[in-house]
Amino acid sequence: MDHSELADILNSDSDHGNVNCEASFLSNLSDDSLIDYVNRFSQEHDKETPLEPPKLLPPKLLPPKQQVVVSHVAAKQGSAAPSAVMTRGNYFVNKRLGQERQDEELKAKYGVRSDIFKNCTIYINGYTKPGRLQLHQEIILNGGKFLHYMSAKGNVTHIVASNLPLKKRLEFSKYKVVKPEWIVDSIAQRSLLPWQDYSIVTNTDDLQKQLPLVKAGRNSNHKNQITECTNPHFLYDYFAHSRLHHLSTWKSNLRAAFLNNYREGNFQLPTKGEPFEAFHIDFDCFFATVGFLHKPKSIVCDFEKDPIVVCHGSGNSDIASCNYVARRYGIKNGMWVKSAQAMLPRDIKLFSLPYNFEEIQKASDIFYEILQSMEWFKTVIPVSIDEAICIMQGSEDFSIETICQEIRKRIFHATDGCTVSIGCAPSLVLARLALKLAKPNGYHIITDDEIANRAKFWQNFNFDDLPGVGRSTVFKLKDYFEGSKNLQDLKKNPRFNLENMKSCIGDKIGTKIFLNLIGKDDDESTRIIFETDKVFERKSISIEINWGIRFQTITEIDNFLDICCTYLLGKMAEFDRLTSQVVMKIMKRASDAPVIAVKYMGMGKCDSFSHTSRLGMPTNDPGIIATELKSMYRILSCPPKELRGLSIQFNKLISPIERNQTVLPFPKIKKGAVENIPQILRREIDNELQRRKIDVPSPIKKISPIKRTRRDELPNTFEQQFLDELPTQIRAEVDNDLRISKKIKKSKIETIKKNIQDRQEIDKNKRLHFKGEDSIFKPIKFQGLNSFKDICNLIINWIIQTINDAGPHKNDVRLFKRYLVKLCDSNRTHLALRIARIISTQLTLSSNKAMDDKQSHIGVQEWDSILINIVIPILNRNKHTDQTKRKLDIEYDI
DNA sequence: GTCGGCTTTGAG
DNA sequence: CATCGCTCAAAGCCGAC
Repeated sequence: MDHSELADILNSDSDHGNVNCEASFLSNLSDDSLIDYVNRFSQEHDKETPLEPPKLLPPKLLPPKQQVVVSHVAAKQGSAAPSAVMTRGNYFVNKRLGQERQDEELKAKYGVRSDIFKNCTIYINGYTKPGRLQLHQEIILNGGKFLHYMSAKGNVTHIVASNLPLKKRLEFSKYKVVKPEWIVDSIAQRSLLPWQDYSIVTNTDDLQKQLPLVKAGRNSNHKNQITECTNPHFLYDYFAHSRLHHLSTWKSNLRAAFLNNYREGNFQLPTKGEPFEAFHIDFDCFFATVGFLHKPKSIVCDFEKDPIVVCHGSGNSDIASCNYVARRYGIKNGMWVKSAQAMLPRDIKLFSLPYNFEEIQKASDIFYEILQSMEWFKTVIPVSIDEAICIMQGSEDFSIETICQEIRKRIFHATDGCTVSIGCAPSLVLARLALKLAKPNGYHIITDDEIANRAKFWQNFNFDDLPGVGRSTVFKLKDYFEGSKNLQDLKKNPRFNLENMKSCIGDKIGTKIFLNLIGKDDDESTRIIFETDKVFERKSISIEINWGIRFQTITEIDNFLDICCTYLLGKMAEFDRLTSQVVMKIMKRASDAPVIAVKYMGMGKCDSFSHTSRLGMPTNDPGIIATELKSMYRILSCPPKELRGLSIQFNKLISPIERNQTVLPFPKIKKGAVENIPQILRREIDNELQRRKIDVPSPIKKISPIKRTRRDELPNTFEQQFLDELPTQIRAEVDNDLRISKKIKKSKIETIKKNIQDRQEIDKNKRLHFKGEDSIFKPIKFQGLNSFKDICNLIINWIIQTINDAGPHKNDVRLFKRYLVKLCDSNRTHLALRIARIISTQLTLSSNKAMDDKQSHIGVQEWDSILINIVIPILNRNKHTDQTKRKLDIEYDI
């Protein structure tokens, strides 16, 4: 807690009318900062910390933009841009000559300055400071070579990175990975400096510690034993085996690569408004094919004759992918192995293959390399590891058919046997449907727009073949358009029209599907073609673990939260972003679910709870975020043993530069904020606001008792509000169900009743969760008070009354100590922490006054001693994990 | 009616 | 021997003003 600013203000001693210091402090603030400052008081008030000035951002100067870079970009655009002149022909010429020619142009334009990097081939990973463009230029102009893709990483001599995510550290461990300063300094000193001095990896032991390797984490005695979630290696071990984690990471990497490539200026997005041909290309049962091509020798099976699946286990293991033989028996991806086996005749054996993520990635690299090398495509939009959409505009020398054959042939050979299928059409939706018809191992071209209206075509498809239509939407559609089995039925249904579609499944998706059914894309879908850069921009970062979560104590969970936090911060650093909103969602074992889940280490049936927290200011501080997460977990109040899943999201991402440029959060004065300002400061702030003509909203007449979701919500008020809210919630849902039921036939009423019952059941469970015997949430009384807020007020008054006197009474202190111990023992350390803050603040206030009075009261020393000798030991005694401890140390400056 | 937060949905 | 049920974004819903 930084009290120095506060001290500055208070030293002016407003009681004596000397307002100079305060006035100058306030008058130095920008409008936004002043408003923020005022609003803080309403926040602080709720937090029972009456005085704490906001942390103001230092007025950082933005680094001046490099003249060279600006002109470089301008030059590039100038030479390539005027799109009116740009023809298809020279676009491809530009693309073919590619970067090398651009580099030559660059040299010609600015002249080679030196040959410092003569023997260097340099690759830049992720976001760097200075930026990629600038580094690129400096490398080229100083005699080096620049690599755009790591696919050719065999040739790389150096990798430049500012932040290297843990995973990449391992991947790059054999390379010379340096900080960008190496380049900057080398140029400044006109010679190639030793890279070791700029190595991003400072210490290999350190690396090992930071990067829990899969092998290291495993219990080496038993090859297949899983790492338990209390093991610090659990997260990485788990992710190393999770197909869904791989899918997500691959996807985000592909998007990032696309953006990098695009921002380098290597290609342009297709022209909006012009017709296009979409090639939707997808591997056939990718995981299964790759698994088969690289299968262990011990497994002997025939891909064309035997049903084959890729999975981890035998019984309740998910099938990641199955070949087409298996599909003929009705086996589907995502099914459990057990049920797949049940679909086979007795004499047919199901073959299980292990995952091979490495080979999958290799095949995908080849896939994208081939597609990107094909000059007839304007863009290659990555959809996932095994799926891409290529866009062609204008006419080509080759027929679409020839192109399809060429793609399929080349990928098949380059991957030693992986087949892709291709769907071609002048719209995304038709390309997707064509792909379905093409599978497996084929291609299908829709040339004639008329086909969109031909009955036979639409008969081939189920509702969920349409993009954006899943389980839930299918259910709604089947319900509304009774009797419709395929898309043709739907189109022919007498109730089929735009209005009905909208009211059945919602405005957006309704309109989208209505358009799709005449073969057209909606605007939102085509954004991925024409505004790919915006669509691919990252808006959140999150982590989710819903498998293997079995904790005993809250401390174990705290440790796990630290690991998750570190993981997310690494990801945030990779994208050079700060977060100002954190969301935690937990999965808690449903009260009627067995303690041991059906699926080994699975989550089983769960109730979910979530909590959102505003951090007030964008940050990437591990202390702040980790503490917040632990606090949030306690607010969600799930007994550690009942936890089955955890998810953490960082929202409202901004870049550190943006933070300094844009307005601070809370740009308006909130209602009631001014009322919360302590009298001691009120007058000055009022004056300052008036001087600047900033509006102050009138006080709130009545405070709504319903639903507050602020971070400073206290557990017991939260609980109360939750319970208060229940009846209205149920009522609203019943109303809603009744409203829907008017639309639906009477036979559905039973289902609806069932739904209401289910929801009431969930609500009952939630009620039990907060009130039940297991709840870690029973209020702890202090001096007969239940509410933490009241207790805080009591404590504040107690301090104020005793601090300028002889200090508190011994007996009171004993009771107080007992209360704090109880709080900490019942996993409510965060509440004790708040009380500690109260004491700390009061002490600061008093000691400042005392300094002015030139006398010191015994009470101040007494309270100081209570804080240091009683409160902090109680806080620390409750085993804190490293990050929280650090936070505490910072808070108390001890 | 618009805004913003929270939940649901779908994708691979 | 189990088994690795992620992660992102859009749209809907609901309450506050």
